[in-house]
Amino acid sequence: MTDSAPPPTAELTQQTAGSELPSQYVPASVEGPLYEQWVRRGYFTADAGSDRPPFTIVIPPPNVTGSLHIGHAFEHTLMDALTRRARMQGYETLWLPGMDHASIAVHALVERALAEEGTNRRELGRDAFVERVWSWKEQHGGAILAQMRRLGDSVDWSRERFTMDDGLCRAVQTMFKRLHDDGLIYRAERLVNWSPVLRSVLSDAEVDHREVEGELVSMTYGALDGSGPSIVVATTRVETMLGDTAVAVHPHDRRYRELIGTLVELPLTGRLIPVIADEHVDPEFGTGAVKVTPAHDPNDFEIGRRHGLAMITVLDEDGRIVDTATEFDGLDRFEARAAVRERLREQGRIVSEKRPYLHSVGHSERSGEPIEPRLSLQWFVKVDPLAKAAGDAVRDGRVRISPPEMAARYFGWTDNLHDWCISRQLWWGHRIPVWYGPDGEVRCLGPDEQPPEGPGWRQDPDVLDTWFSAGLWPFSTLGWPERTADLAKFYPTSVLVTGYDILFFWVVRMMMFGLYAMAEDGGEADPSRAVPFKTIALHGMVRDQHGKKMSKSRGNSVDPLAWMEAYGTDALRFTFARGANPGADVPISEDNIGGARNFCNKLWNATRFALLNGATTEGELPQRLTGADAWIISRLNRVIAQVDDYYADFEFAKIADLLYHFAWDEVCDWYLELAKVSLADESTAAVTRRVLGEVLDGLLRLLHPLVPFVTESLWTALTGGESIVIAAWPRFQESRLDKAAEDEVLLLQARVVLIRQFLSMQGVKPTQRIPARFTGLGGYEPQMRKLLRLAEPADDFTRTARLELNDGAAVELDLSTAVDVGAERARLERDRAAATKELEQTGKKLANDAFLAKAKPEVIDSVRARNEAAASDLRRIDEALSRLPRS
RNA sequence: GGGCGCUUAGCUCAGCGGGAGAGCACUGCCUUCACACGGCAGGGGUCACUGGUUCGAUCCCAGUAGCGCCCACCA
Repeated sequence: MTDSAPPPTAELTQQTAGSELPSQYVPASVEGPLYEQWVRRGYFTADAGSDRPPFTIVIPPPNVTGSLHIGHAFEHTLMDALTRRARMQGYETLWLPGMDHASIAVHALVERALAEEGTNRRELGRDAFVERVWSWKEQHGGAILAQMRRLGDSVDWSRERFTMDDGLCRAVQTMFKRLHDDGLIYRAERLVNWSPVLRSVLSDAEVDHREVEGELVSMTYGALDGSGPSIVVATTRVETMLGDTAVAVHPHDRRYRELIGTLVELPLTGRLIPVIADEHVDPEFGTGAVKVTPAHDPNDFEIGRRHGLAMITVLDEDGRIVDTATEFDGLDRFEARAAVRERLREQGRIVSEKRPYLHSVGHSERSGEPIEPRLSLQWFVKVDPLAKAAGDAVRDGRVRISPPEMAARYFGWTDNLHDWCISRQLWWGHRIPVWYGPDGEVRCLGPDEQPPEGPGWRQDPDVLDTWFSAGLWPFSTLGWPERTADLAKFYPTSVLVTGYDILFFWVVRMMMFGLYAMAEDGGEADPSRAVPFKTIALHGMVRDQHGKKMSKSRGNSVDPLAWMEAYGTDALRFTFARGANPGADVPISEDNIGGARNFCNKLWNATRFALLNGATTEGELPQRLTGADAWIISRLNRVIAQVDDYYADFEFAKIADLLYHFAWDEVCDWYLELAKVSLADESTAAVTRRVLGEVLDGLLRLLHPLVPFVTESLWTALTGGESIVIAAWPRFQESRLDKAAEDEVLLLQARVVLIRQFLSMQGVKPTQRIPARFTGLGGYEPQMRKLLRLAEPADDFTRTARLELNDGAAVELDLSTAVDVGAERARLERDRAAATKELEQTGKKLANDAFLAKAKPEVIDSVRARNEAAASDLRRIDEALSRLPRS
């Protein structure tokens, strides 16, 4: 057929597979070729022109700097499962991949590289720097993309986007201009989080608060010799006293009543500053008097605004003392802290020092150093109206949050959002599309407008916060602001899958921007069309086997690729799915993955058994089935219905658990064993071969979204079909439910287990074939003999044991030795205790008039049934006990 | 300081008004013709504590203790 060697498993056919499947599943042998084949055949490529209803997911864009960590692998597993199922269900399915330009991260990375070369960005110049970043991106960026292929992500590579590509730049500029022209973006001087290392402002979200050991210094302001007013203040930031413009006390603080309104001398500077009264001051803390540095402390900034205080900046962009006209100018803030303290000490102004003093200090998330609050002119988004709309969309049900408990956390953000500082003093990112003219004129331009020409015009040097472009992701990636076919077909997206930790960073911003932008672009007629996604499915964080957060610093982080290598991608994916309870963290350990690998092997061998026994998916499944065939098809259909329900609530753990137990406990442990009997009988073999094919076909399809590789290779081998990727999702058929068949098998199972328990406790080896004679069985005798490895009674049959079974049946056994009375008594006593307890519990309820009067009828019925079953068990057990010889 | 959540078998977690469950780990027997990455059988829990509601509480309510997360603040 082909002139080159076919991939080992992708081409397996029904004719050859069964005998050629090795007895152990080797992931590497099947995973390799499949993915590229799927991509090549275009299974993942969406068609905006199709008539099928759309199903869309946009990937949370990983940083271009990043590689696949365990959290990505987890999140992608969930998204891929949803996408693959939707594809099988017949949706026009788009899972759109892409990456984020990660402004600060990349900027810092390239700056570091420059530093190693002994240069810096200023020497290089802006254009060359940006050029350098792009070439870095081309060479080293996007390592994660290849790893996504290993994971099996069924993304549409033809639509891959990057937050800095041309289309997205247009989207960013369009959005900026619209918000600006609507008055929702403004420029203002505010106290911001300043990173002296990055020389840029950071948003609140980019600041980590850490407990650090500092010092709490109390010092005297004003006259030391009683010649004038004085007051003692406490601070952890001695050096900022150079920028103090007041001392604040609580208005009701009697100690300082006389001082309010007076002026005290600020040491080292000679300035006179007022003592003011402000409610913010806690009279209980320290001396109850606070130095006020409006330009370098958020609270002091507010106090300064309330009291019209001067705001004196004493720290420059590098965090050095500046413009104080003191000896400290030019000192780094930490050097200055010590120097100022020493000078004050010499002057006898230090009243006390507490060291170490534990307090929390904001640090730059990216560069690690303490943040410097600093007065600065920046661009802001006015979030009030946007955040309100974002909150309303969830409140009125246009967007559903799963699990519902997480909505509170979402509202916590939308209801308390501060204006968002979006400018960054960096070079890598979307440059702010604002030009300043010579006579103070300011122009904000859209993407199609020409920058103003002439001397004196210059563009704002800052770039936008990375999250600005990320906020546009669900529609910028589909072509917005153009009205593209993709946008019409695939927006709003179906579901956003992301971690609860990212609600604020990303989700709220997408909601704000999506509702704002898309309401204008055709969403107005139908408000539900403007939302960026219909459902937000939140997952938790991956943790280690002790529930500890995985992190590099903790040393407990794991490379998912190593586990994929060792156990197979499907095993890792299945482990993630098994642990994915909505919104809850996911502890994961190597043991779990081994278990999942074993499960894949179980599937492998079940299919191998089926193929070796002529299982088929050809031809119609007979309408009327009997016995175990009817039972397993009935069970399959119940499982299908249940899986569909679980998917509606993103209950991946329950889906995985249900399929695991259906496959292992029901299909493998019981159905395959029962089928061995009917396969050996020519009159029943044909139907069972067909049912066997049907069950595995359905099971593999149900499992495919979670474990795509092993199911693909097994399914193509089983059915000879093109690919399970494009096979139809199983449909629940009520007509296949068969309660009677299910009850029969339940009875069979109960009887088999009873006999196994007896034999096991009698010390019968699994290899021993005990002659047995059944009475009152009413069917399934050949199956029971097979399951229990019992022999037919021969002429010399000597009954050494008789066992009463459920529902009036019995079995007589020839153990060839006397019954171990002690063991049997122990077994019966164990069962008797359980039955007695059950009888007592249910009996007590049934004797309770209040229970009979108030409990629901179906509850009473079930208790009565349990009571009767317990009574029957007890009779059987007591009968057996009474026949036991005394030992 | 505010908010949310958790406390169930050795470990990790489901269950959340009427029979205490799963995976892994553990014990015993077994290389049986799909699978030892397996089969069969088994052991193991006053469901944190104290009250309350209810015919009935692991499940609902209140309180206590411990743990975790998020946010704010810490002069």
